[in-house]
Parts: sequence; structure tokens; C-alpha cells
Amino acid sequence: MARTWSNDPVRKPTSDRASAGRATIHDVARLAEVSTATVSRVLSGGKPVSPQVADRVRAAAQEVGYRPNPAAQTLLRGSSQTIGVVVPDLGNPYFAEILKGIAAEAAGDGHHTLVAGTEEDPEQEYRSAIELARWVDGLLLCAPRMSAPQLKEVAEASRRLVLINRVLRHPSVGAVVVDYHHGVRELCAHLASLGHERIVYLEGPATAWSDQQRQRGFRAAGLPVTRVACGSSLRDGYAAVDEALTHEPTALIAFNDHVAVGVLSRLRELGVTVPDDLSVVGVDDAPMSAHTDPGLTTYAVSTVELGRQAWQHFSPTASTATTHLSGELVVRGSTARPRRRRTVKPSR
Amino acid sequence: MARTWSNDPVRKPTSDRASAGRATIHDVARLAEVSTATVSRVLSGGKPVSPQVADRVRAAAQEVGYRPNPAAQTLLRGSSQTIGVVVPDLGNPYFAEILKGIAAEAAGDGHHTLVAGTEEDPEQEYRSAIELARWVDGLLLCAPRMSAPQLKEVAEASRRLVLINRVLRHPSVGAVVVDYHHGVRELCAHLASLGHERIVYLEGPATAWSDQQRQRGFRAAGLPVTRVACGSSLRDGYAAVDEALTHEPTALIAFNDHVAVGVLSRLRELGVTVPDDLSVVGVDDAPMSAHTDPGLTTYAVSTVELGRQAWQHFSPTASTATTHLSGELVVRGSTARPRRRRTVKPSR
DNA sequence: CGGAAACGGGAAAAGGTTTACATCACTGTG
DNA sequence: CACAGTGATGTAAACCTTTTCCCGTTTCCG
Repeated sequence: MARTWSNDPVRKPTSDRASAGRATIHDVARLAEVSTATVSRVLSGGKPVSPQVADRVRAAAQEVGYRPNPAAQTLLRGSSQTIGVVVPDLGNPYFAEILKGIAAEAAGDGHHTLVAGTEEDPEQEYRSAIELARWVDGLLLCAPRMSAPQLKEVAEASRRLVLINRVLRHPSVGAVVVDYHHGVRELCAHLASLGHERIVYLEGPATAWSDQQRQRGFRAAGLPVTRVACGSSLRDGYAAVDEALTHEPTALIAFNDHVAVGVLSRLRELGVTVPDDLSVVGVDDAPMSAHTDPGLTTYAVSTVELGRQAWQHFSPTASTATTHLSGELVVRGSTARPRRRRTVKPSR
Repeated sequence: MARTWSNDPVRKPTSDRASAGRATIHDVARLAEVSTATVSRVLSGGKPVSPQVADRVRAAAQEVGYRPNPAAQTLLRGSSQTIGVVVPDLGNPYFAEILKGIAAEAAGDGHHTLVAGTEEDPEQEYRSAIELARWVDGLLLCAPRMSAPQLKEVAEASRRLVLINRVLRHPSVGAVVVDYHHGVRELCAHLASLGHERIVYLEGPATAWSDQQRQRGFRAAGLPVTRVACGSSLRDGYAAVDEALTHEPTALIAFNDHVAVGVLSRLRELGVTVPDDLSVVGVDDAPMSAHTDPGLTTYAVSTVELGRQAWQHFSPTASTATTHLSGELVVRGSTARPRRRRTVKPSR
């Protein structure tokens, strides 16, 4: 870098400690022969400055490559123009979609996005949330697994808290939730209309609020549903199939579409034909769900809309009420009438 | 909020401007009856402090719920303990995996992760990178699509720059790249050994360096490969199939596994059987690739390792050399001998 | 023509933390 | 007993920017 420094014996014009020679507002002010206040006025805009001075300042800023120090701005303004997003698993495409949506919305309004994945660990989730809370203007927790008291603590610690797929009775917390209760009833109604009676549900993570909503939905649907512990990932679905089959179901409801994809894969290995031998449904309508073989019947909810709604909740004027988002049943090839007789080895 | 303030004419005990009543180090110091320096020493650790004082300070900090202001720390230290990650598409599971890996590594070393998705737009990518550069201690660009001059600018603007799947001749830039040149040669060798001769390659984004590497690999492999414009997403793959088929290939190489999944889906619709009518291969070994029907033959490279290596490059002592990561061929069910019998055996 | 409003621009404070330096008491040694 | 060394703590500067207050000049209006 061609920075020529006059060997000023009195006082260094800029410090070169941490910022390693980055130009500061003082450098610009000196070069443009104005005060730092004027530089700020020109660059931040809005304030009255004479055109000649403004040009001089802009030229000087350009010349030294000046960019304001965000930490200093944050310190003064008390806002970092940043939101924090905490998700149980960054590798899960569902959360990735939500992250994509919210980050795009935030960027559109000039905000940055700080993320943390928690590997499905409630304690780590809590720590990350508390840590991030101090940094950001608002915090978004996706499907948090932590306890309600911890969640309250996070609410206290953060300027603004928004939840996705979790509710909390607290005055300053917004939430946007998918109506899984409705979703599960839709799926059950669909399966019932096809004549299914022996249904297995592959459960999600035990601490997931959204899993509890599904379970409530089953009770409301009035169908006898056998529960099998599973999880939320593709691998979990793959692994849970064998136990699920011991219950001799005619239909299988997966916690979400990724689980369902794992299920389809394992069923194929076992020679169980979907939907002839067994119907399979998922939840969430992941991008790949339209491309599996057969296509996955599922309950579709727009992650884009989820992100948009969540962002709305960060607006200072937003209500703290819970926004309910309902999706719709999407019927694809993975569901059909059950066979009369129990599954025998398929022979096509 | 029920904030009751005595109308203190002398001096406000804490400011309530930006931080909205958050306790500062001064509050702690006053309560513990020590100087702010001592508070800092106690809480940051390392410095000698008498046990009684330390206890008093910790108790005071606890009482007022003190947490240091990160912006102030950043300003002073010149480091935000944060890295920035820019990816073309946050919704793409491949980048989501990488993000997950790097965020976990960073968090393990007490660093935060700032993300930006760029919707595959090189200009937005450039702006995001420049913007983030000012915030973070290090910047990670995943498969950047921007031009080399722009990339150089970003390199100048950032304290530390690391690239994934892109190289740049520049003294202070680290990179970790997958050896796609090797990858496609492996895939081609596999296909050649099965007897394929008419191969179509579904191209990735035009500005992607990694696509160019693949193309170079094809030339090195010495197989005639017809190129068809496609993209990097599942949808792109789905849409490109029809044109690809006009070339009557016996094998199809997709830019990556997501494209390949879209391809499989469309082929199924068209009644083309994989691998009997057509062999399909992908690149990257996405999590779902083992679960498609048939399983996808691909070139596997560990995203976990990718993230780990990238993080290594942020260490102050790291070399700026390019780290090459090679994967390995994974043969699954999507490749087989072409159906049509060859009349002429290739002579060497 | 006098006074007030409008405007352009400078000085300085504020924002919260860390750390170099200064201070002070005390201990061990020559 | 004096002095050097050490350990504990306070003081104040520095990090960089924005914004409030203020002053001097010009312009406008009665």
C-alpha cells in the first residue's frame, strides 16, 4: 500500500494498532481540510453542507479508501444493524431455507445476519442465544429446544426476541408458528379417506414444541396412531423404519420430509413398495419432496413466507402476538389405498 | 417498561440512550467500590487481583446482570471475534453443509459467524463481501462468482481472506479447493470402463471457477463430452434434461448431486430408466445421494473437512498456499453399461 | 437599515471497554 | 535500616464515530 507518511514528530496522524493502517474519519478530515463533523455530515447525508465542501470530502474519502468503523458506529448508535439467528442444525435444509429467507429480508433492509448452529443441544442453544443477544438488535430462535425458563432469560437479555415454531407467554416476544395441529389433521383426514387404520408416527426431537403440536393433532384427529422414536434427519428416518414396521402399519407419518426421504430409501432396500405396500407422508414440503420416487405427500408451508413474517416481527411497531401460518395438503404419489391383506413380500 | 427514575439533578447513574438501561462496567465498579480497571481485570482474568475484591466484583456483576458491550470491546481490541461467510445460495444444501462446518469450527474457538447469501448474483456478492470485510476478522468466500479484479479488491479490504473452490494469485489470500479436475477424470474413467462414449455434461454457473475445473478435467480425460447449459440447483437439473436428451447420450454428468437429483426426477417422468437406458453421475456426494433411487454414483468430498481446512487458514500463522482436497469415486446404482451393444471394440 | 432567522461548519462530549502507566503498601535482603 | 522488588489498585488515555451545542456569516423581511 502506498501510504506515504510524513514523519510527523509531534503526533501520529492515525494509530496503526489494531486497525492496521485503516483510514479513519480524521484522515479524511485532514485531507479535505474540514472537521470530522463535516465529514460525517457529508457521508451520512441529510445534513446541510455546501456542495464544494461535500465534493472535497467525498474526493478525500475516496482517495484514502475510507470506510466507517462499524464498531464505533455501533457503540455510538446503540444498534449494530444486525440480527442473530439460532437454529438447531445448520445442515438441515429446512432451517437452511428459513435462514436464507430471513437473511435475504434482513439484507434488504440493510441488516446483517449472525448465525449459530447448536447441534440440537439445548444447553449450547441457550449459551449461543445469550451470547448473541448482546450483539444484535434482534434475535430469532428457530424451533428452540431449550426450557421455558431459559427462554424467558433469553427474552430478558435480548432487545427483541422472535421465535419460530415455539410459543412463550411473555410480553415482548413475537412468534410465528406453523399450524402443525392443522397439518396433522389434514394428513390424517387424507389417510383416513383412503382407508388407513394402522398408522405409525415417527416422532421428532423430544423437546421440540412442533412435535408436541403434531401429537396434539393426532389426538384431535381421533385416529389411533402408534408412536416410534425417531428424530429430524434423513438418517434418523432411515434408522427408524425397521422398528416402525414391527407395528405392521399401513401408513407412516414422518416428522418431516427429510425423515420421510430416509424412510423411502430404507423401504426400498427392504423391498417394501410405496405406496402399494405402505403409504408414507411427510411434513414441510422440502424442495426435494417433489423429486423423490414416488413423490411425497406432505403438508406444505412456505419457508419464504415464514422468513418474511419473522422479519416483520422485528419492526419496532410489530405486535408481539403470535402469527399462525397454515399450509396445505399436497398429495403426491406416496399415498394410496392400503392393500386388503397384510404386506407379503412384493412380487410386482 | 416500569422504569422509575428519581429526578437526579446531579448526574444520571447510567445512560439510557442506546443500550436501554443495560448495566455498564461503571455500574459494576461503583457497586463493588472499585475502579473500572479492576472490574475488567477480574472479568477478563489473567491479571493479579486479590480474592476478596474479585469476589466482590463478581457478585456486583452478577447482581446488575452485567455483560460487556461487544461493540466497545471490538472498538478497542480491533477484533470482533467474528468471521464472515459469503455463499452464492444459502438454500443449497452443499453450502449449508459448509456453513455448518465452518460455523462449528469458529464457535469452538469463540468466534461468531456472519453470513450473507447472494442469490448467485456476482455484484451482490461483491457488495456483501466488501461490507462484511469491515466488520470481521476474516472473510470466507464460498465459490465466489465475482471477477478477479473485484476479488482482489475484496482481498485488499479484508484483514484476512480465504476462498473455497476458487483460486487467486494474491499474496495474502488462502484457499482450499476440491480437486474437481481429478474428480471428473475419475468419473470419466469409470464411465469409460463401462463402455460409455456419448456423454453429456450439464454445466454449472458460467462464472463458477469449479465449473471450469471440471471442464478442464474433461479435456484431460480425452472423452468427447457435449456441454449443455444448466445451473447448480435441483430445479436447474430438472429443466435441463430435455435438451440433454436431444444429444442421445448414454451417460450424463451433472454439475453436482442436486442437479443430478433433479435429473433423476425428470427422467423418471419421461420413462427413461436409470441406469439401464442412461447412466447418471453427480459430484460432491450430498447427504441425499445415498438415498435416491437408484443411488447416485458421485465424487465424494467431505464438507466437514472442507470447513475444517478453511478454518485452519484463518489462523494467523497459516500459510496462504492453496490447500487441495481430493475426494474419491463412490459407485452406486446410477451407473451401468450402456444398453446398446457396441459393435466395435475400442482399440488402443 | 436593524434585527432575526437560516445556514455552514467547528469544537467537544459521549458511547463502554481495555491497558499502559502511576501509585502505594509491603516484604525480603544486603 | 534503606532499598529494590512485587503485588494490588487507581487514573486516564485511546479506540472511532456521531451529534449536540455553539459561533460567525449571510440573507431576508419589516
